[in-house]
Amino acid sequence: MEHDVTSGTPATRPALTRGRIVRAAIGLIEREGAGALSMRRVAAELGVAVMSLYNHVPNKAALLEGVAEHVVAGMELEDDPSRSFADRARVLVRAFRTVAHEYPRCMTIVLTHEIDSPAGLRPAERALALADAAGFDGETSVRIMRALLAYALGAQLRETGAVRMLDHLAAAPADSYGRLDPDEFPHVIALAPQLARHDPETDFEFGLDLLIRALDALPRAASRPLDEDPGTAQG
Amino acid sequence: MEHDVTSGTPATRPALTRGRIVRAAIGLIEREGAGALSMRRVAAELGVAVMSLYNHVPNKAALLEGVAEHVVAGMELEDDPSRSFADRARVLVRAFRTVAHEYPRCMTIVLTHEIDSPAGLRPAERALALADAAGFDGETSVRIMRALLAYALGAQLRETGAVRMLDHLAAAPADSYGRLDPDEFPHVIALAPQLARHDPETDFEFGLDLLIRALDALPRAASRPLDEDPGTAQG
DNA sequence: ACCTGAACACCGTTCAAGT
DNA sequence: ACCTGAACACCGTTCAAGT
Repeated sequence: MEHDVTSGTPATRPALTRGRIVRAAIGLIEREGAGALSMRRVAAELGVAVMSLYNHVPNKAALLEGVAEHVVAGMELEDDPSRSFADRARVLVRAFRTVAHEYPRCMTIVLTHEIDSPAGLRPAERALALADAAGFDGETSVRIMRALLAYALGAQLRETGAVRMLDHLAAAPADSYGRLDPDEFPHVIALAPQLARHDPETDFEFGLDLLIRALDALPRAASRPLDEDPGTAQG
Repeated sequence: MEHDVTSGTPATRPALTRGRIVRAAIGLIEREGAGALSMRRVAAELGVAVMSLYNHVPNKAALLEGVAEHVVAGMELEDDPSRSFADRARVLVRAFRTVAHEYPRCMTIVLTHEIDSPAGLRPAERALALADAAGFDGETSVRIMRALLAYALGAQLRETGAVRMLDHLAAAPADSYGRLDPDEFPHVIALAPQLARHDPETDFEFGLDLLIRALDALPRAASRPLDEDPGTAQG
């Protein structure tokens, strides 16, 4: 019901918004890489002057935090309380991995920026809830959450290619290995075929299994739900 | 034995060198943070024109790789073959942690750049050697190395503060928790004291112990040294 | 309240010129 | 072979002006 909408041109553009800006940034990163992200490029993407962005985002750092937050908020945190602690923990850590596959080129930003919103706390809450329900005390629950988080982050860092350090030479043909001193790198050379093989899924699950099996073997009190109040109904 | 050295002034400056450039960059990063690093600042640091740097380093990305390489090359890889696999693996992973403490503000760069030199392969060689000596097959040895690497990277990422995501709100005073919905974050709120406590060393060792204990429990062939040649003397 | 252009103080890097 | 200044095409962000 606005005047001047009769023409076939793009017409009234949706209002500029923090959300639109963040999504434009994410799109740009996924399309052209994190290096291509600039306030000016994002503004151009939205058909708007650079300085307009600053009405919704205080600066570039905040925009990057917005990107990280949006990606993490996209984690699908389904949970089946009837399953074992090990299974539930596995599902939780895999949720991070799934979102990482969805936004591969945003991952470096996600991994290197703090997230100041409750969205970032949701996975932590879930991990703590699992550990608590499994009978671990508070201090141990926090440590379990941090260990799982560390592995999830590190595995992603290794796979993203941002860091293929220490074993990425393996991807090169045998030629490269000819340059390596066989006295210094006998195992790297001997295991070149295995190092060259890229099966990130299996690699990821191997380490996750190690962690979770060790967690399962940890001493703990009997399983119990969070202090439940019989007088309270739950949805 | 050069002329013109009689004055007290700095006299003949040491030749510009890739090594000197990299070390200047590292110093700058540790002093002022990774954000302060620029080719121009590094040049100023060395009392040299910006473009002089390009005679020794092709571009900024290469300089960052040089920084990562130099830091990782600083890992002290001592090893005692008479100790158990678990002990030796622990020592190896801790070596990365030690270097991370030495160059805290360089860590984000180390974690996000590939390392193209043999220096970056040395820790991998060591890890593979340990796993091999412990009787794991080649494929498993590679996976073990990757799992340990993922944990080392991730734990560092979590601690560096580059990513305190998911639990960093805990560091804020109780005030912040007042803002959190108690229905959505019961465990985060209940465990606020434990989350606020920062004991990175214990956190790190907790997760490392989980991994290594699980590795120790893995089935493997009997321990054996790398194909040793009785005819060869060793230093 | 939101948008904008011009301007400022920076970037990395190319090029042509020097020794 | 190494150094250098000037210049180019970018940055993020401040400011003052518009609506």
